[in-house]
Amino acid sequence: MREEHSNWFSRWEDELPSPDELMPLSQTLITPDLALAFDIQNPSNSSPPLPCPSPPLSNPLPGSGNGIVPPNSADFGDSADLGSGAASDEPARTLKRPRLVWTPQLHKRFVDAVAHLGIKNAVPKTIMQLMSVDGLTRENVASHLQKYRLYLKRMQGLSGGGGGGGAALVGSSDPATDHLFASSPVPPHLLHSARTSSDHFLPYVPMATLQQHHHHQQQMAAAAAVAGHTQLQPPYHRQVGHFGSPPNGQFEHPFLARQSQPIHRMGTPVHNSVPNYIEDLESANATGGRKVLTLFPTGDD
DNA sequence: CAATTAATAT
DNA sequence: TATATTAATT
Repeated sequence: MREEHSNWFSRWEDELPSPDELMPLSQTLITPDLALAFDIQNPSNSSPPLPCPSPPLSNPLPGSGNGIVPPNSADFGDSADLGSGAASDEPARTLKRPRLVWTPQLHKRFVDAVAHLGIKNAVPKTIMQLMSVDGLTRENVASHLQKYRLYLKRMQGLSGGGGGGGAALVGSSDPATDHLFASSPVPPHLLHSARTSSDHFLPYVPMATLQQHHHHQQQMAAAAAVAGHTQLQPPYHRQVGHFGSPPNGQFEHPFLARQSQPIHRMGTPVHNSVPNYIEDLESANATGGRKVLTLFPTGDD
């Protein structure tokens, strides 16, 4: 049992993927014209974000060894038709994004964002913005949030206050959902109801009124990566050589996520040191042929 | 319009 | 199965 509950917040940043964990791959998966269509540019961006809440979080990113790397220089000169022919045809419209795979890392990010926002501000749009993960849509977050809330409810009912590890308890847990959710500690604040008035000090200043604007570009970035196919299984790549993830004998195709963030700075302009997030596309599983978009290396905590 | 939720679809 | 999508409601 761990008791790190007392100050999980001092660790949360530590647990963020370090730069060396991420793979700075840059690969052009998209055809030039397609890229232009989506306004996809080279990842020269720095790392935006994740505004830190009030507590002075230091940022000891252990990024010492940066070893891995690079970019495969090998460009596959477009293996040509990436698709059954459609890639460079129609606009981003009607393109279907692959299903998002919620890896433990990605979920961690999600939980951290929710935790730092507080129950009151943890709504899909805000969470999505805080996560700053390219390719993530509000709907992705909303869908996941719905499930996550159900998970929390179940836990509140069964956990007698110990809340130690926050692991899944036997009984009425759905093995399916619990497995993912259990991989990341549940911050105490998320448990139990939210206070309407005096909440504990969870001093995150709400960002100024959010404006709604159309965003299509970012979604398209991911979509573009898989450039419209409906039934083909384009050769994508999975990077990581981590253990735990069985090496797929499949072809892979790394794609660097773009982190453009159209949103303005939020209330607290603290230092930012969030590493870039990588988008990883993974080929369909043998179970069908579904295309899946994975943002993040699949490793577990 | 955004959020929430239940139901449904893939 | 896990996630997406839809519809009804706030």
